[in-house]
Amino acid sequence: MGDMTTRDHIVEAADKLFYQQGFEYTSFADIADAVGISRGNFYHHFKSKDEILDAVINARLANTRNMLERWETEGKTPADRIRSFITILIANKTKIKRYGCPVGTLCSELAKLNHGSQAEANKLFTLFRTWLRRQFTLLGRKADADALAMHVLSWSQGVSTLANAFHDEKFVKREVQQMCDWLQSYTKSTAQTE
Amino acid sequence: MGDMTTRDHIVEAADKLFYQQGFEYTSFADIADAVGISRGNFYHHFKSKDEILDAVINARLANTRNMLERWETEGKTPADRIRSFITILIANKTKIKRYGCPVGTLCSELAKLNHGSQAEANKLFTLFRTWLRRQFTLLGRKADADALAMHVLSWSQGVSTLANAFHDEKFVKREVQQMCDWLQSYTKSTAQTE
DNA sequence: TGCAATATAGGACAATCGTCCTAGACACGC
DNA sequence: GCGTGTCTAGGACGATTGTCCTATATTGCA
Repeated sequence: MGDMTTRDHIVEAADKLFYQQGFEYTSFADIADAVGISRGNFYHHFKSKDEILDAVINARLANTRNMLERWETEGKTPADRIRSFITILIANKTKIKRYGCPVGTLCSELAKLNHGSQAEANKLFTLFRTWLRRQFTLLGRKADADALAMHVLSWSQGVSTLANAFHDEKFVKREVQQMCDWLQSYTKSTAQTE
Repeated sequence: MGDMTTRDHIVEAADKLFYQQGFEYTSFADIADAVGISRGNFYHHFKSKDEILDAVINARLANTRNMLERWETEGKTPADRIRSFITILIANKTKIKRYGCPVGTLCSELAKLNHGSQAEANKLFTLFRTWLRRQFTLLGRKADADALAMHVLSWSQGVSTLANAFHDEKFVKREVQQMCDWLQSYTKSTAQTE
């Protein structure tokens, strides 16, 4: 932690604030206060606010890739790995209840702003999508692997949105259980067609 | 249409803009331009931006109540009525692809802003939730009616979020079909326990 | 017709936004 | 030790924000 550059600190603080308050609502002053530097110092590291956003997205992309690689090596079976994805809803339930899903809410906001970095942010979704698709392929579901990946992805998005609105932890646990049951049914009948 | 008051025009334009651009990103000047009146005229009808937001939410609540009542009378069976809910994803697919779900994106944004009208906006979700719950109760699912209502609600939210991110119409159609199939399975085995 | 209430326009307001500029502070190679 | 980049601070900038004030139109009732 001690060897982090000022730039790293800015990206870290911006990442957190963009998640908690949204991109548009977060000002330079907010980030500067969080890092403890002057506003003027910003423009030595980043030429514009959009540039900070891109840096934040890239940082998230890198973190996500690392996480997916970790799941890849830690999970013995494809089903185990998909379960790793499903249970982040439990691991991050407190934050999700308060701020929603970091990926979903960012992409939704940028879509409304019609922001130029929409495509970059959507890569976060694509990262999960292709990773999940591979897991389902390994499960023997080559034909509909992408559809199943999108299904799990959208399932978790819906749970995040409603968890955020209703602040209901029991709902999250119940849905996660259903998702695991649903996954189990695909594990045991890997050869059947849809 | 001709007998609409200026206040109605403001609410209508604000409703549209809040949906398309988000609440925070929409300024008074945007709404004034859309309606064709001066900015100063606003404060005769609304004392603050938050007051316009409340008016927009109330208008949406009223419209939603009307829609649900219409579905209630038009649908012969509870399953038919739930299908009315599911297929708004198809009816509004173009808007959803561009701007997401009006309810979900508003609630998410207000949660990030920690806005005072969060609870009011969440009533939109509750409206659908209680209506769906009643339909599932009529389907003979008294014990888990609320869980099923939340499940359908979150399912549609997830589809909206990903449809917005990926602009994929085939995905929407596929998921809607799945939702209808899922509903059908509950229609045919109404007496079975969970 | 005349008066009161409502509706509208236009601008002033302080604050904040993202951006940019300049002047010191610091580090490092020659 | 001096000079050259890099880093940081602080403030100025024009634009825009939400809000408010005042003056003018318009309406509706007596």
